[in-house]
Amino acid sequence: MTGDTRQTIMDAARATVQARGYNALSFREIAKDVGIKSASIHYHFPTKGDLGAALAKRYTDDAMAYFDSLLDQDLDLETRFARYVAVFRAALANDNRMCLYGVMAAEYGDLPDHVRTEVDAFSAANVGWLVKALGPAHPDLDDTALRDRALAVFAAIEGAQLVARGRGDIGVFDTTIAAYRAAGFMP
Amino acid sequence: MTGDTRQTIMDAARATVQARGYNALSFREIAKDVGIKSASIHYHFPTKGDLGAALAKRYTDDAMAYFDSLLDQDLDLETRFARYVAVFRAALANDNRMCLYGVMAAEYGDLPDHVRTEVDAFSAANVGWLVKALGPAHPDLDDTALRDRALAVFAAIEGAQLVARGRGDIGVFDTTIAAYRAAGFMP
DNA sequence: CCGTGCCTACCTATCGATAGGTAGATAACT
DNA sequence: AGTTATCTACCTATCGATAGGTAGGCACGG
Repeated sequence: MTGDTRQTIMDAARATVQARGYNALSFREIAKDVGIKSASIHYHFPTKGDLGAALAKRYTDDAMAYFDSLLDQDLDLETRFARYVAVFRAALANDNRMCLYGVMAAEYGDLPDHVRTEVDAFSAANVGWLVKALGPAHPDLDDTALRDRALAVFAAIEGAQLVARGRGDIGVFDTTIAAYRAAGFMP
Repeated sequence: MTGDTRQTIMDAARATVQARGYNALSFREIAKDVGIKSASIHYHFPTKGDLGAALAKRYTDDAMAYFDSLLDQDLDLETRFARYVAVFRAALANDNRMCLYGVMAAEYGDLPDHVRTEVDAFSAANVGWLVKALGPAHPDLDDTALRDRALAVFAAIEGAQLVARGRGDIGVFDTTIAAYRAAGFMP
């Protein structure tokens, strides 16, 4: 069962960060959730920063594995994009939680350096993916314009999530995404 | 000098929240910034929640006073909208800080109820303003569609801010807003 | 097949720092 | 004298982190 506890710790930590932020994350609370003592968490993650960075990295890796699978499948643009958006929607559906990235970006000023690096990596990976996913639909845009567009789409989705959370209403996310689409800004 | 300290406390608190979040806000740190003792803050704001709520309310009031003045002035749509966006940009320009609303929305799960109420009020006020500001340019949209559009524009701006902050690069905000405009999503 | 040594994965107990909050004295102004 | 605004001094709760210990498993030489 080795490696199991480490993953369980990360599961609990991720849930807390998504619900209440990195600053609200405490070793004692994780310990209670996992069923071990807080000191034991330091065995797996020497510092809180190490835990945060590992959390963000696994989050990015998992998301990108799924997103890349969407590129491999033979899907039309709309379906592929809808599944991408659904990932961000799912966080809200899970008890008004937010994407780990969004939470950490908001708390950026309080993050240790190596956590920041992993946070940056998530947005870069998403923009890279969106360039690939949206590219074929925008033959009119050059590389730079396409990249800017991808960044803007990512930002708009994060914003929809942020505002929906601030209202505690997932319907706000849906109507916002729908409004983006109605304006022709997204597929 | 009455009322002065109260405002000074709020100024310091706002700066900290915008930089590092509501959870990172501590009475001792505010006290040091202001030049009084932490106990004295409780005289003006009995609890941290009271301070947070007052902070959010003043933030909304100040912003709306300025935004409404933009409606009173005889400005064309683009100029008015550009000045609106500039307010959100200014937070980033001020040492990579974020709009108070964005930070608090991200920490929603940890906010006392009366703080949440004030956070909700900010987004509602902004959507209301955007409906008025964008309305004339969208005679094609009915009331509901216009409201959804206003909400989406607000969310997109907040998202641009969030992502720019996560990169620690105000240029990301500018290119994102430019991409929104290039896509015809904003004036 | 048995002991020695090392490793993993936890434990208890405690550290200093800091959190929000309170009681009561004090000084100044009205 | 009463109100306002601030102070000193303290409380309890919790934070991340560390020290030191231990039970169980695996590897290896004799």
